[in-house]
Amino acid sequence: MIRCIGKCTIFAASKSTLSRLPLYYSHIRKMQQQGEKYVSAAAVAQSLNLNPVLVRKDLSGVSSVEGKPRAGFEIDTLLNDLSEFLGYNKVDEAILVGVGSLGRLILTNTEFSSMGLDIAVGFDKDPDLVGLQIGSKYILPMEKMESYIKRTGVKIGIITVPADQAQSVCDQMVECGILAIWNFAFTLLNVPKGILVKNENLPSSLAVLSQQLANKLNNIK
Amino acid sequence: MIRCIGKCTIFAASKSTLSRLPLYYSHIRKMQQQGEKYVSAAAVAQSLNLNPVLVRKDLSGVSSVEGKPRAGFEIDTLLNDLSEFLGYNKVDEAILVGVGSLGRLILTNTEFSSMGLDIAVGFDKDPDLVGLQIGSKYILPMEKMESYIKRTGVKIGIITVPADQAQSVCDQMVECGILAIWNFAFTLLNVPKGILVKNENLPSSLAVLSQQLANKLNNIK
DNA sequence: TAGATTGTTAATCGATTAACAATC
DNA sequence: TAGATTGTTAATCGATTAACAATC
Repeated sequence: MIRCIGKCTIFAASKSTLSRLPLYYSHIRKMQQQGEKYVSAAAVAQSLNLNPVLVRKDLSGVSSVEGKPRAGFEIDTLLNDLSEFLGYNKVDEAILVGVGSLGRLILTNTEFSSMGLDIAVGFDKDPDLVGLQIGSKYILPMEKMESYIKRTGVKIGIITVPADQAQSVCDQMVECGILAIWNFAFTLLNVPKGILVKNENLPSSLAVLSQQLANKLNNIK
Repeated sequence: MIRCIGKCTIFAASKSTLSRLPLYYSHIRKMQQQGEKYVSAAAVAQSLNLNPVLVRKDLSGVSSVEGKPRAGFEIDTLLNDLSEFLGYNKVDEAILVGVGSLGRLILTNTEFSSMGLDIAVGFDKDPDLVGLQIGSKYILPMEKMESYIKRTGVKIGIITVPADQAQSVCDQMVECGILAIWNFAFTLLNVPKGILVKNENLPSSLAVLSQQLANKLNNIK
């Protein structure tokens, strides 16, 4: 349960908890749409193939009210708490740099906005792309990035350029005041202390998966 | 160092180690191309912003020879060991289901093949897509998936369909003998014990990033 | 040699799981 | 009531970090 001192929420979810919350949200949302009124941590755990204690702990962390033994949590309240906790209610602005195929995919994905992320605009150095509208988003030239960030105070930058350009884009972003970077380029970024980076890293994922498969096939494990 | 009993390698890398290895590989590869002959774990750690002990441990795990104090590891040998360990040398086949924009992106990405993953063919239920060639890959109708998997013995399936269709595609795959699933749909999959699943989950990543940013802005942390 | 770098053993940290009393 | 479900405390597990002797 969230405990409040003044207006400050003090439940600090771990990274791993945090990455499960959106899954709970979308699952419980589905139940709501099916007309359910209550949901138990146990049921969620079973549907999502997770340890029940884990789910219980996660949910009790974000819920504003205690769950009722034997019934569980009221879905409407719980969804509210989840979306509040995840910041789905208040919208963060972001910019995206690198309007290649991945960049376009992200720019045009409408689901991010329901998760509180509004990608305001894309930047690209290719003059052929500049001025185009992709989805409903305009593509601006790289030269305008600095003034854009400074004018709007946007804090989140998404990098979808090729790996060899990622560091330089990152440096520019940081220079202009971006505080959090979502990096889709396959390279680790060097950032000053205090700048947040979240890497999306397909080669790493693939390595884990294919190694596990190899082990399995070899019966090592 | 890899120790061998008969022909069986017994270093079992943890998931977290495994997901760092591709980063080491690509970084050290870059050094090789710049003409370097030796690399130290310490140097890699510094470039990638990682703890030196961690890198040392990871590298000593995969390297076939011991690193030389004061010099480090011979780059050519180390890269060989890394790519051997990661299975970049031997190619795994995979199929992909769901040829939307993300599916296309993955189908046409040429980098996977250098990482030992060959996406042989795509499947889609949309008759307009069937028969097309995207990149160099053919799109087949869903009905042919079963016979394709059984004929070729392919073991890896990539799911890029919308969330609400993912479970059913997954079930079909498992039914036909797929053992490892790379899931890009935003939903957790229920699979029988023993089937491997690796989820790519953007909403989860976003949740982590934006929460961290919020904490930062609130000076909670 | 002196110092950088290695590999390993022990300590720490964080997250998951197990155990259990409390409650509707 | 009996039993499912809750929240919490303690035990376990796994990964990272610290400490240190060995080596070129």
